[in-house]
Amino acid sequence: MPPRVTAPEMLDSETKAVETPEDHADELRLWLRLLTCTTLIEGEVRGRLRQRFDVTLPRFDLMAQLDKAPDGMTLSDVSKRMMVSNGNVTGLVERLVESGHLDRRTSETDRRVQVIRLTKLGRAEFRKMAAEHETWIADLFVDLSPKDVRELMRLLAKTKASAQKSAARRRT
Amino acid sequence: MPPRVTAPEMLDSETKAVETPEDHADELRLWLRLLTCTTLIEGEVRGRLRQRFDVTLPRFDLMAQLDKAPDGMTLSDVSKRMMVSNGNVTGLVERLVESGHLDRRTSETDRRVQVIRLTKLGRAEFRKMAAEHETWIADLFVDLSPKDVRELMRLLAKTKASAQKSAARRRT
DNA sequence: GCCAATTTCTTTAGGCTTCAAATAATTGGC
DNA sequence: GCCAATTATTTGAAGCCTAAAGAAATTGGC
Repeated sequence: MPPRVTAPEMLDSETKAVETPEDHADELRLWLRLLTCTTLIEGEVRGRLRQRFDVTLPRFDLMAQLDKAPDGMTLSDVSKRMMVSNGNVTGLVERLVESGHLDRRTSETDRRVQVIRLTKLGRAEFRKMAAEHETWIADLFVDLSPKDVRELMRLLAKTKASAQKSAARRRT
Repeated sequence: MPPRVTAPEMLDSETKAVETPEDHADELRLWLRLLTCTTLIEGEVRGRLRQRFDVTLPRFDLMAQLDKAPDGMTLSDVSKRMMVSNGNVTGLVERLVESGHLDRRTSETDRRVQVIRLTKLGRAEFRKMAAEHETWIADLFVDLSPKDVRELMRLLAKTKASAQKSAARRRT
């Protein structure tokens, strides 16, 4: 069987773009593999969080954002950082305020804005979870060499940039 | 400021494992980057699917699985492949049968088993969506060279294997 | 054949998530 | 100061998702 070649570039009598149905199977496979990896790890982390601490992954993620911001964040900030919708954050925050992990107050300078931050309880519980969480992640990636890790970081940064550009193109 | 060094290995008078709080910050950063990439691309694909075809990503994913299995799949198969819970599949399938995209019948040899497959309509619609979907993915990854793609594939395969081993260890 | 264990699927309760529409507050141009 | 546009958040409807419990069917050891 002769090796498959990519479709030859066609010359077009008009100036309009050439429509060669290109083969994007590799990119598709890459995307599926990326998704599989993430789903796998995410599911594992989710399961461990709930088993060990009876907490959901979204709650943990939200607390992680707030732990990095001692002065608090607005809901919009959180929404952008977590890449989830505003309405989603509203609900999440509500439940975490309810359970005493979050403090929420209206900004004094702009009454549209809600500033949330971790309570003492919230911070303490998060720190405990985060320490263990870090060991889980380390274990999940344990077979990667430091070089693998660096290489992946680099390639994923490139991927992120590419995807962001593509997304921006669409929004134009 | 002197460069930070990793914690020195401590000698322990007992034979028990040395408890050096190791630094796993790199793995953590890698995980966050992986998650960001996936979330970014997934959100983009979700948005385009709904804009162009008014279909959700989970539905598209389910149809993609079935497109590869002309003889149909059982719900359990689907659940494993998609890495989602059984109950989730039950609901998804219900809605897709309702909309005429899926055909569902009880296996003749094992009456516990439900076999689902794409209807003619389902297959036709999926094929149309899939063709466009592939171009979106290609565009999202467009800044990666073929070598980058190969490298990422390799490293993600390694990552997947590592995570699966880790998950298996936990279940022991 | 019997029945305990297993497998397949559904159901339920609760939470997560999105999108779109609505509400409320601020800002900027005039 | 007024008001249109913008920004921040909430609400509501629909769907997605999980974990756990339950129902139905099959299997395997005896």
